[in-house]
Amino acid sequence: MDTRYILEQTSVGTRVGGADFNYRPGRSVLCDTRVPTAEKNGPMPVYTHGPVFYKLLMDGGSVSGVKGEQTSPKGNGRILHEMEKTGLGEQKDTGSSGILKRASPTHCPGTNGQSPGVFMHLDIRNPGKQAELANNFRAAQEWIIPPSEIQPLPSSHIPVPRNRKPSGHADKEVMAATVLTSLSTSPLVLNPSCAPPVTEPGSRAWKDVLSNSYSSSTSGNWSWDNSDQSVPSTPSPPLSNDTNKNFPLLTPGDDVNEDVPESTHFMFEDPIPRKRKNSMKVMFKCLWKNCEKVLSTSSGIQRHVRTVHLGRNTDSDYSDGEEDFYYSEIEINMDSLTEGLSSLTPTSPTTCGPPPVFPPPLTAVPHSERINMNSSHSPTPTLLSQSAPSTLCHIRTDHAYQGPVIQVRTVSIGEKRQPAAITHSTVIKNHALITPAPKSAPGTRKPRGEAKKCRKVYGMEKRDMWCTACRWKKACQRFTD
DNA sequence: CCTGCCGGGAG
DNA sequence: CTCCCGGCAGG
Repeated sequence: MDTRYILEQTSVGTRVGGADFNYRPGRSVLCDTRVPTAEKNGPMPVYTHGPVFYKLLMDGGSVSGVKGEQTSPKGNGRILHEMEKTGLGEQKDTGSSGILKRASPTHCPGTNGQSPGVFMHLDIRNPGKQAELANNFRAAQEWIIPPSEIQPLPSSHIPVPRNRKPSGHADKEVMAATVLTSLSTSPLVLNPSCAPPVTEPGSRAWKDVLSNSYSSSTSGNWSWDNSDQSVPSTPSPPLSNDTNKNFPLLTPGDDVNEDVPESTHFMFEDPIPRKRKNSMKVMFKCLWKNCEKVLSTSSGIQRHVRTVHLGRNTDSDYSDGEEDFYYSEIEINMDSLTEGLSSLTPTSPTTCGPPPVFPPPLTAVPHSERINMNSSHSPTPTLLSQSAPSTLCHIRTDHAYQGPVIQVRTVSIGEKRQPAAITHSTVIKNHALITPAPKSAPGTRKPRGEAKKCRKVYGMEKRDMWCTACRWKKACQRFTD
């Protein structure tokens, strides 16, 4: 369980994703893993420009943390303790954060100033500061994201990795198709919510959505994500329909029932990453609104479009090429597919059912990662459509853990946070962030304080002079340790 | 044993 | 919530 672990987890997702996304390795994911955690506030873009954000995040909690630690006499748990008692949740992580802070400069080139450095200081635990820094963040965002990638749409907040592999043949086709269709009065245009972006409608949209869901998985920023996703302007493939409120792009696929195993596979697969060849199978998916037909041959899909949607003669094989605009290639990772089938568990992925199935903390993130990375190729909505709902649930579950996260009980007073290498502190922090508030393990009692308590000081005969806590046989409030 | 106080019950 | 107390655990 260390940074390496996360990286590995990351690579899982990448692999599973079929690499088509080209979310090259951990980097982006890695940062994503934590980004969200920090994104408690508002619609802050989640940047997958990996290293940067990741580090920023690490810094995130440090600011106040440093203070806390520095002001408190080393070894004296008192301050921390009292902070804890006063309920300054945001300070609780201070200890480790401070460590992080100190370590971060090493990993964050050019962070001292503003720009990236700025939102490196975003403190999740300090909403105020967050807000204050939001602007800087936005400024920084331009610094990081080339203007060319900044789009006005909400979904544009989710960056697409620059190094993304140029979309394949299918995407070009789709792009062309999109352009053309947008010029005509094609069904694609008729539905405003379907108006695809100029580039790679399916791919982009899905990436966006997935990024969203992914990031949210860790950020717990669901309010934003949801709203974002439900925004009509969110690019989506034509097949989206209104019934998908939470996940506009996720339509219950009925044609491709591999969905189920697929998602299951992603959800339950062994997190240990193993390199494997992808055996991708090209399928052809109908892009017509509300149609999710997926066929294995282009001729088949053409015929489908021609006959079903264009109302052409069924018998005639004549094609004027218009069908091409209404379907696109998708690649399906047969490996994952088959694996998913074989590892299919009784648990239906569509059921939000048993979130507990996931060992909550450390595997939670990877799960969502996988889901994210999974979006192997551009328009594979149906592939994911069914996994998505569970993703939602799952993510929510994660989120649930994040609630306590912030209030994670600090290490007991006695424990001193070890100044450690950044990786180590990261681990600690992550753990703290992801692990549900450790209910003070049974048997671990607060070490008995040295100070004399009311009982001892005043004696039984002056019980009325005791503090109430003492009277109630609770931890003395007057003579705290 | 004494002491501190957690966990839980009663009102 | 307040108030109380059984009972555990450290000393």
